Amino acid sequence: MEQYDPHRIERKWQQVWERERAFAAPDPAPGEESGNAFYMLEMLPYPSGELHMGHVLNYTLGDVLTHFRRRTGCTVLRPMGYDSFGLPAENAAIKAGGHPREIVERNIAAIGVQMRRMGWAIDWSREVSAHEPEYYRWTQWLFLRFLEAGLAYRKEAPVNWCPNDQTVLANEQVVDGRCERCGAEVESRRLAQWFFRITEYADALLEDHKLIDWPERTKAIQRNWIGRSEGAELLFRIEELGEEIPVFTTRPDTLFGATFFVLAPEHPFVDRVTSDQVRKYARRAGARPAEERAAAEQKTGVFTGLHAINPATDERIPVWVADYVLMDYGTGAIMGVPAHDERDYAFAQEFGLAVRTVVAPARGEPPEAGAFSAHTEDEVLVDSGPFTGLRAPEGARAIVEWLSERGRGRAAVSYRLRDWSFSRQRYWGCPIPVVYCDACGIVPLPDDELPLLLPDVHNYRPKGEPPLASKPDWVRTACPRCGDAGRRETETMDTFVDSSWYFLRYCDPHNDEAPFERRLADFWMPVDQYVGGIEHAPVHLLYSRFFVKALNDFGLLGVREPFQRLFHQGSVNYGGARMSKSRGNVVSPDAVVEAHGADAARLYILFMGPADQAMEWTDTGIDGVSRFLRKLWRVTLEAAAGPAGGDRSATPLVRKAHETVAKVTDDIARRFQFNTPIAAVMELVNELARDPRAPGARFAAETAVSLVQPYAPHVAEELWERLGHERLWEAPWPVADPELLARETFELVVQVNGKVRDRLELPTALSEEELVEAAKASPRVQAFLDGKAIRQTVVVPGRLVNLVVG
RNA sequence: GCGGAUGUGGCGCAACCGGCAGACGCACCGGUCUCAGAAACCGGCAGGUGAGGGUUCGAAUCCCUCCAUCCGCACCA
Repeated sequence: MEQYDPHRIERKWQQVWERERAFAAPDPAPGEESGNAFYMLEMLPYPSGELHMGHVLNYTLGDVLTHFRRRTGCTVLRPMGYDSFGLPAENAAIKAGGHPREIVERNIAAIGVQMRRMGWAIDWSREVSAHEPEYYRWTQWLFLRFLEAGLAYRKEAPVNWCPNDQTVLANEQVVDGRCERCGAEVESRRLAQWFFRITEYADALLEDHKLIDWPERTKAIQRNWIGRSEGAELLFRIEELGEEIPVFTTRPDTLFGATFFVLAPEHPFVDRVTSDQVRKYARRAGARPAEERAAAEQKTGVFTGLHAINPATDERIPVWVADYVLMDYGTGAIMGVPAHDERDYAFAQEFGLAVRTVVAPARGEPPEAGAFSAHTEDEVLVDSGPFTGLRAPEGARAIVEWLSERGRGRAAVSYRLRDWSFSRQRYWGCPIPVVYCDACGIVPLPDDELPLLLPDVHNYRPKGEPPLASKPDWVRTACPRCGDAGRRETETMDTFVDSSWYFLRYCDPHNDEAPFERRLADFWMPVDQYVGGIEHAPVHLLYSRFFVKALNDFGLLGVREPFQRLFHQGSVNYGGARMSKSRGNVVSPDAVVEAHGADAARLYILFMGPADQAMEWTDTGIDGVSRFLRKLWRVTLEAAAGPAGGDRSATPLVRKAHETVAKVTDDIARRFQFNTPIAAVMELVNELARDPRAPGARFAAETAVSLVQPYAPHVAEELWERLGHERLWEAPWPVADPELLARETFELVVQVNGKVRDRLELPTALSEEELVEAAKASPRVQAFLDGKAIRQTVVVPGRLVNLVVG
C-alpha cells in the first residue's frame, strides 16, 4: 500500500489553495446583511524573528475555528498582517546589524513562507504591514482626527528613561524597574511627550465590559489597571500662603481624624516652598526609582514649616513632604489620617504625629486610643463634630455635602489609569504628522500631504535625541498654516498605535481614499473571535477598545467594541519550562514540519491539552499523532476500496461515526475545547481499524476525514479525494442523525449502597420500574442485598439504579 | 498582603447538569512480522482524584478549612 507522505501531500494542496485563492473573503454586496459573516482574528506577529510554537498554537486554533465556521455556513474573514514598526522590530534590526526596513521585510517574507507551510487558511489578499506607507498613511490620518478632537495632546510629563538605550520606554518595557532589554535601571525624566486622552474613556471602558464575552480574568486585569475609585476632593488652605491645595480621599468620613497633610515630592507646590532643606529632600526623593520608594521599609519625609487648615474643623495641621505620596495618583497630596490608614499610621509613628480615632464599631469595644484600626463592617463616626454618630457611609456623604455647600470640596472619582504616552525617541515608527511653528504652535499636516514618509537616516540607533532630528533638511519645513519656517516632529509613534486599528484596515485593506469604508467595517466588525496572549490585556486590548470608542464618536464606525469574544492561548512548555531562546529549550516549528509534516504539528499542538492552559511539548507525543495520521491514511485507503453507501444503516461503525460527529461539533462550537475532538476521532479510527471492510466502514472513514479536516487539512483533502469526492474545504460540516444516535440497548450500572455491583445490558425502552426489577433480579446484586430490606431506590434513567439497604 | 488560576496513574490529560474515575495519547511489558532492528499490527498495564472535614443514596465535580504550584497587582490615599 502507498505510504503516507506528508510533504508531497502538503505541497500539493497548498498550491491548490493558493491558486484558487480558496480562503479569500469576498467584499459584501451593497446592502448585504452581515448575519452569516464571521470575523476570525488572531493577534498579528511582530516580524522580529521567525515563528515559534506559541504562534503555531495561536494560528492553528484560529484555523480550526476558521474551517469549522466556513463549513457550517459562515462567510469568514480571516486576515493576517505584521506589527512591523516599533521597538521589537527595531531591536531585532539593531541586533542583526541592518536597516530595520530590510530586516523586517526579510522576516516578513520568511514568516509568510512558514505560515504557508503550515497550511493556514488565510486571506492573503488582505495582508497589511504597519511600516508600509499605504498603512501608516492612515495611522497618521487617524492621529489627526484624535488631534482635532482634543484626544491627542502634548505635555511635559515624567517618563521612563533608559540611560543605556538612550530612549523613553513604554511602561510595559520596564520590568521590575529595569529596562527589559539591557537591564539598566530606569530613570524618571521630565520630557514633553505626546499623549492620547484615554482617561476620558475610563468609565466607558469599564462600563462596556458587559457588552463583550471575555474571560473574567482579563476584564479583572483591565478593571485593576483602570483602578477607578470613588471618593472626594477636599480643599485644604495653606495658612501661611492662603492658597488651597486639593487632596483626593476615598474616606471623607475620616476627615476629623486628619492630623497632618502630605505633598508628593514632585508636587508643583513644593518648589515654591522656600526651605532649601525641603527642596533638597524632594529632589532626592523624586529621583529615587518608584520601585525603590515602594520597597522602602521606613517612611521618609520632611516638615515644611507650613500648616494646612482642615476644611471641616479649621484646625491647623503640619504640612510634610514625603515620598510615600505619589504624584501620579489623585492630586499628589493627601490628608494624613493615621488612625484609619496603615501608611499614614506608619508615617505618624516614624515622626511622632498624633493619632486620632474618628470611626469606631457601632457595637462592642472602641479601638484603642492612638492605634491603627482597620476598616470594619459596621462603623459609626465618633469625635466628628456635628457628624458624630452617623454610620460611616452616611457620614462620608454628609461631610462631602457640607463641604461642597461651602466650596471646600466635592465628590470625585480618581483613576489609576493615566493618559497613554505614545511618542518615542526612536526611529522605526510612524512619523507624527505635525509641524512646530514659532507663530502658530503645533500645526497638523493637511490630510492631502499624507503620508508623511519616514526618511532613511544614516544612524537609526538610539542616542537620546530622536534619530530623525539628525536630518536637518527633513526637519526644516514650511508651516502649513503661515508658510514661515517650521520644524517637523522628530519623535515617532509607539507601535501600539499601529495595532490599535489594524483589524479595521483588514476590512478594506486597499482603500486609498480612507483608512476603511464604514460600510465594510460595519459589515465585518466587531471581530467575532479574537485569539491572543493574555499579556496584552492591559495594553493592546485596552488601547484598541479606546480607539474603537473614539472612532465611533468620530462617526467613522458603527461599533463600540472591537473584539466580541476573546480567547487566550496557553504557553507551550518544553522540559518543564516555557520555551524561550534564553533557556535554550525551543522546539522549532520548521524542524517539526520537516520531521512530521504540518498536519502532525497542527494536530499535536492542539492535542496536548486544553488550549487556554500551559501545556507540555514532548518529542514522543508528536510521534503519537504522526502514528495516528499514518493509521488514518492506511485505514481510510482500505475502507475506500470497500463498497460505498450503507451510511443510513445502523451498523456499529455508522452509529459510532454519528456519535463522533455530535461530540466533535459540540466540543468545538459550544465547549470551545480543541483537544477532545482529536481524541474522539482517534476512537472512531481505532474502531474502524479493527475491520476496515466492515459494513459502514467507508462512511466511518469519510466521517473521520471530514471531522479531522480543520486540524489536518492536507491529509484530509488528499484522502477525501481518494474517497471519490472533492473540495472538502468547502464541503458542509457533517450533521449527526438523531435517529442513529439513539441506542437500542444501554449498559445499566447497578449500585448497592452507592457501590457498583453489576452492569446489565438492557433495552433503552424499559421503564424505571422495569429497570429496578432487572437490577433486583441480578444474582450478583442479590448477593449484596442478602435478604435485607431496600430502604431507598434511586433511578437515573439511561444510566444507573442504586439500591439502598438497611 | 490582595486578586485569579491549577492540583486526577510513571507522564500529557478525559470524565459537560452530582451518577461506571482514567477516554485519547505517551512511556512501559508481552506477542506477530523480521537475519536483526525500525515501522506496523495484536494484546497487556496502573491507581481512586493535593490533605482534612461536611452535604448527599451517591462527590474529581457542591460547601468549609488547609497545603502546594503558577500568574497578575501591590505605599493607588
